[in-house]
Amino acid sequence: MINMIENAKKQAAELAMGAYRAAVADGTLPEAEVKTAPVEIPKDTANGDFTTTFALAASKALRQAPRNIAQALLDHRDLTGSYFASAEIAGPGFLNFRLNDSWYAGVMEAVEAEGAAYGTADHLKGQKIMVEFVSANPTGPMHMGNARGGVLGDTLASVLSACGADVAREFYVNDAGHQIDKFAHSIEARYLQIIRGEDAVPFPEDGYQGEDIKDLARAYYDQHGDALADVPEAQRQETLAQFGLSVNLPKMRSDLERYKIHYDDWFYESTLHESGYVAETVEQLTQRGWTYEKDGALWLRTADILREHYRKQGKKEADIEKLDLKDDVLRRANGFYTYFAADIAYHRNKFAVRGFDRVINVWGADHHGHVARLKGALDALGLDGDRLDIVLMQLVKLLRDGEVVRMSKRTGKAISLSDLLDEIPVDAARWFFNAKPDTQMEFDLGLAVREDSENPVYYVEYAHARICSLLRALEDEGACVPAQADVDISLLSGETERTLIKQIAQLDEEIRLAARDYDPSHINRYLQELAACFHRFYTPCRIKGEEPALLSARLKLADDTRIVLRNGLKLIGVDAPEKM
RNA sequence: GCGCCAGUAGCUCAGCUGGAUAGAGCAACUGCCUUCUAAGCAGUGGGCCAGGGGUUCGAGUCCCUUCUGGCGUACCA
Repeated sequence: MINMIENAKKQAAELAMGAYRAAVADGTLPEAEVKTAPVEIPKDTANGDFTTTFALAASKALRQAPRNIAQALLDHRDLTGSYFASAEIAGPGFLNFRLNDSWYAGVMEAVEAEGAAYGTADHLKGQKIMVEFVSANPTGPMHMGNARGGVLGDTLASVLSACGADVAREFYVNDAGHQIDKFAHSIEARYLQIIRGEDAVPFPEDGYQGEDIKDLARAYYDQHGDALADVPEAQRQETLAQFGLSVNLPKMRSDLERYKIHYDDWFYESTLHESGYVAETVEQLTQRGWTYEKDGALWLRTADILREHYRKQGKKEADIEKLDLKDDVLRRANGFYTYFAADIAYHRNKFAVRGFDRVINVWGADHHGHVARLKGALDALGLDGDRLDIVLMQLVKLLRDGEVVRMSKRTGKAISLSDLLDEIPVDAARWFFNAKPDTQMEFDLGLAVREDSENPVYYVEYAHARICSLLRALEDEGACVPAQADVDISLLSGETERTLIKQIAQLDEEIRLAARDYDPSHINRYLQELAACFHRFYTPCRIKGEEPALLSARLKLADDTRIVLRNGLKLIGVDAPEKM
């Protein structure tokens, strides 16, 4: 909650504006429409800790050279009682501020006061947000794309939660529709092959080829023998499909738990069909005039909906025509609803029934064609489609010894999520997959299996373990972490200490950015940098054996770092080991 | 064809929505442990930010355009 970066930025902006008003008051600068002073953190600390580009930005409005304006601000500044020790002009007209001890002490006080909650914020307070992710087909094992989506969704949820939102994690179980039929047919064929012989029963051409299907058929046969050999086909398929799901879903759940992912809800697609909610949703669309019948099927006027949408966005009519928009089938000629119809109903449920303010779905990039249509359908229902955000995640390219490994389920040779976790530590997988969603990722199994210092996760974990080890060693000598009130902050005025404290102060900002961009990899980079700052501090700055006051101050800083490392690692679901 | 995403060091990527000399990690080389974990630290080299135009005090970042790669354009999910 305490955000010292924000506090300092705000103060720098106020100081600049105050100086500007004072300069106007005595006629040094002309009066003009000037909003606020933009404050940034310079890349190079040689340019101060904070800087304002006020003079550059206001140059035009004030009709003066930026450096003159900056000079006037400098002449009218008043830093007393602020977080800043000094201000100076540099470059084309930057006004650079340098922090004083009170700010650094403030950061450490915040860590002490907030502990495990340090880094959290409340700017999303009151918002009810759902993150739906993985939602893999329950017809087979989860693949590498699910591995990536799982980490992404889970971390995203954590990050949004840290911003104060009321977050729910959801898995959508596609236990209805075409792929379940295919699933049923596939198990049925394997089952009958066991009873009648492999050559006596043809396997469906588009069936699931994987070994897992054979295993399901075998498992059913082992438990129930040929009980289903002579029952009607529909009943046999239904029974086998349900059996398959009853095996696969708990397996998915346990694989995900092993991956440290816990859902608040597992939502079954079948419930939407059974309750008539899909039919009702389609009926609503019809009543609103968005559907028509053709060739025995019921169609949604997707093209019209999107055309309208793009017009509102101000897209050019010619460009809209080029889009080649097509309508979608909601109900097939055979009377069954399409996946799209169910998906519309599902999302209507999220907003209209369960009252989420915002819904985030993590999808594979191969579904991107679906995004605009689903949002459009929600608009057509009178629900605001813009409250639905789709995070499109580029698929993972799996490599082994530099060779591309096909991930197709149909070959039965794909590396599944549980295979992956058998090969590499969960923490390494979580760290690795917590990457920016919209870039393609190459996952080299040979490299990922390696458990050495090349892996950045160990670098960060090592920093944490190192601090814990230090704390233990000092505890044995009777030295314990002091209260911040007893720390002499002036003893921490070296470059490495100050850089470390500034990095500690940065956590809330990184969480905010991760939540804003839907890019949790901000946290990885942050932690890596924080660990680096700590190692750079720790190497030259001895703690054990120093004068009591110095030992105490450095020990406190190390302990603060430990807390922040732990908080950050928790967000991405990686352990903070006390020993390595 | 049309659409979505990407193109920054040899490789993997940052670059805080327009700011100062474009940064990390890996890989390569050189130093640093009788004292708190060397899974660490310090240092060296490496760039037409895919190309071309534009917008302005100022562009890797915004606009237009060309090129390259991935994905999509189903009565599949």
